[in-house]
Amino acid sequence: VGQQRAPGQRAGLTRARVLEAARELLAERGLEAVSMRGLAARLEVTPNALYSHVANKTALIDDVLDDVLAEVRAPDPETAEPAAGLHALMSSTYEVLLAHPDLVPLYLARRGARGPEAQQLGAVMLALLARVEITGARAREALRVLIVYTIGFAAFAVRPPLEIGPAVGPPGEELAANFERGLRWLLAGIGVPD
Amino acid sequence: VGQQRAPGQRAGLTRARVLEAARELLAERGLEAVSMRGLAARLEVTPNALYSHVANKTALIDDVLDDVLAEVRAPDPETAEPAAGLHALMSSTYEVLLAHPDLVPLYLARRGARGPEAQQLGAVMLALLARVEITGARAREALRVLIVYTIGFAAFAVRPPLEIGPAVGPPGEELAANFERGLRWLLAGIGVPD
DNA sequence: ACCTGAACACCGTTCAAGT
DNA sequence: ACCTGAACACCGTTCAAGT
Repeated sequence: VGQQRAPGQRAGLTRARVLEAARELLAERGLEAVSMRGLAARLEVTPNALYSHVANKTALIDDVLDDVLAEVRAPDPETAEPAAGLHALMSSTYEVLLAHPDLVPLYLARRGARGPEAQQLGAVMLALLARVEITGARAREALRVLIVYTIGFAAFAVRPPLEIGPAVGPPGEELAANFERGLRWLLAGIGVPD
Repeated sequence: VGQQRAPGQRAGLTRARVLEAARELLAERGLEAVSMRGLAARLEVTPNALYSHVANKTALIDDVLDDVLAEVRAPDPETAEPAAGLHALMSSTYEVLLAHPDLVPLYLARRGARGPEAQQLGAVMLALLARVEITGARAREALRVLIVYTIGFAAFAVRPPLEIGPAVGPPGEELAANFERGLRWLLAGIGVPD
């Protein structure tokens, strides 16, 4: 809306600026505001200008999802107690997801993220598991269970849950306690000694 | 496309026929084909005609999601062994979800279903838990953990998973085994004796 | 290389008719 | 009550320019 440039005039756009605007738009006006056209309006360019910096909307959202994971506090995989470290990492992930409720359905739909931040967290988890002799297929299984559980639970927490059967929506603290409890059961099952 | 009716002429539409067409469209051409306009085209009416039978697209999809749950084989809550019954119910749900891969992201985004079929399954789960003295808040917690876990795992299985860290996509059988294993851990943690 | 103009092929939904 | 016509306010994306 209101672009004052003639064709050929540069707007000073860059990939980083586009991603930054996407994060701001998300934080200020929610996921539905993050359209290519809405983003373009905020950057004061025409919608198609964005395609010089991102391949498409999917790629843009993928980058935003990975960026957010940088907020997760990962323990030092060399020194942390494995069970406590995994617990802390998943708890921090849970909190970060709750801080970005609009994104949770997207993490679900795409089953996580695939960028460098996600890779980094995965590496920390694998390193912690390796220190209690859990490697290979067994480690990948553990990763999968923990990630699915965490994202799934976050999805449950971000809004009034479905409540199959008769029930009232539990408060956030109760859900957080639920999350911690189930997480301990899973870690015990996986075989990480407490 | 090609409606041959003058205003006032009826098309013989009914809510049930609209839902049926939505299910067919989903099965034949996938989720993205299930738009109000695409649905109208298949029923040979104009898009707005649908609004005489469903409130909006969200309500329509909600009904489709609940309908699918009718395929889940629920055990008899009076006679089934509680742990085995819960295990069987969740496994059947997992299979039904895998049979409708396009819907899984929607179950995730809406955190389940809320219709009569979902209510029915929830009632069976609560009855099984009650038989091992798990009731009230503790039962709701168990329900939540089991449902989140099952939908989350199904989401993971429906497509090449994200694979945080270095890994190859596991085959369906391996994932199914993963699902069963994690489910047993959760049931043990919930306190349902095996 | 980076942007605009214009267009294509879609969406969900609403409002005012007609019978 | 159930449908059409027409429109509103959007989408993501592509193609052909301009500098």
